[in-house]
Amino acid sequence: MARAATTSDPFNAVAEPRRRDILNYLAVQERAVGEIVAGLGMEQPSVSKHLNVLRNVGLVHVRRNGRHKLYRTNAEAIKPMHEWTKQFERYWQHQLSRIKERAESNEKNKP
Amino acid sequence: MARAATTSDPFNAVAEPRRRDILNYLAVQERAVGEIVAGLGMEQPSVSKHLNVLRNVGLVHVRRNGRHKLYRTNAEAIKPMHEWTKQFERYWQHQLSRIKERAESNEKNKP
DNA sequence: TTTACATATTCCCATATGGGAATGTATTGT
DNA sequence: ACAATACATTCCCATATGGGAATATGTAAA
Repeated sequence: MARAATTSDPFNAVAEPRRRDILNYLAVQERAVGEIVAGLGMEQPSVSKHLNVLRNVGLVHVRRNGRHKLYRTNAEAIKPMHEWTKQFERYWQHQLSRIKERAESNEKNKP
Repeated sequence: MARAATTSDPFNAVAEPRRRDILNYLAVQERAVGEIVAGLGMEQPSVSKHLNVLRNVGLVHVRRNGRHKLYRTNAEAIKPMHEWTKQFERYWQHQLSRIKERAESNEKNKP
């Protein structure tokens, strides 16, 4: 095998830079596929494929409008990742305070 | 090609579930490879490979101690991912408030 | 219904991965 | 120096991906 299917794991879906670009682009407002293609300068089939992956993991929602399909980022689906990274917040704060202490200590020992 | 090398992208490195497990495990305190193997029930070569990936993107630090190598999560390196997901916070808050409004509206219109 | 437009899907291919097994390397103890 | 311990690396292989090109599908306009 080779890693959990990108289709079932949000972390994996977001591992692709282009998909993060798309999520950023669609967070502000819904957009048609063609707008994404033009806005991000990607090939249409490529955009459709990425959108398909994002939709499968629930990172985007779609609705049809005439012959256009409007996609939009589903922020809710990003929350779990935010929570996961948040777990480490206390640790980098520790590291920062340690760095700060060292800086202050150096300040006091100035010649 | 096929996606940005896991070696150069933290998002990609973290896309692997086992590596997230390792990061969680090493966040609390540094551990020797053998401890990770025993603690997470993985094969030793597998652990070494994952640690190698994590080290390449700066997600873990290592230091030698006799014939052991002690690894530790570098929380700082997770911060960028936290920041990225945080961008969407305002959006899911909007969604929540909309859901709340709808719920309250339904409450008022109760038969 | 015929045509044009907007997306989605399929094919083909190069490549990045991860796991398992076996092997190599470094460091300490006797 | 030799054996033992703790990791790291290499080989081989099945498989997931992503991009490009071509094609299929769906929907609205003429």
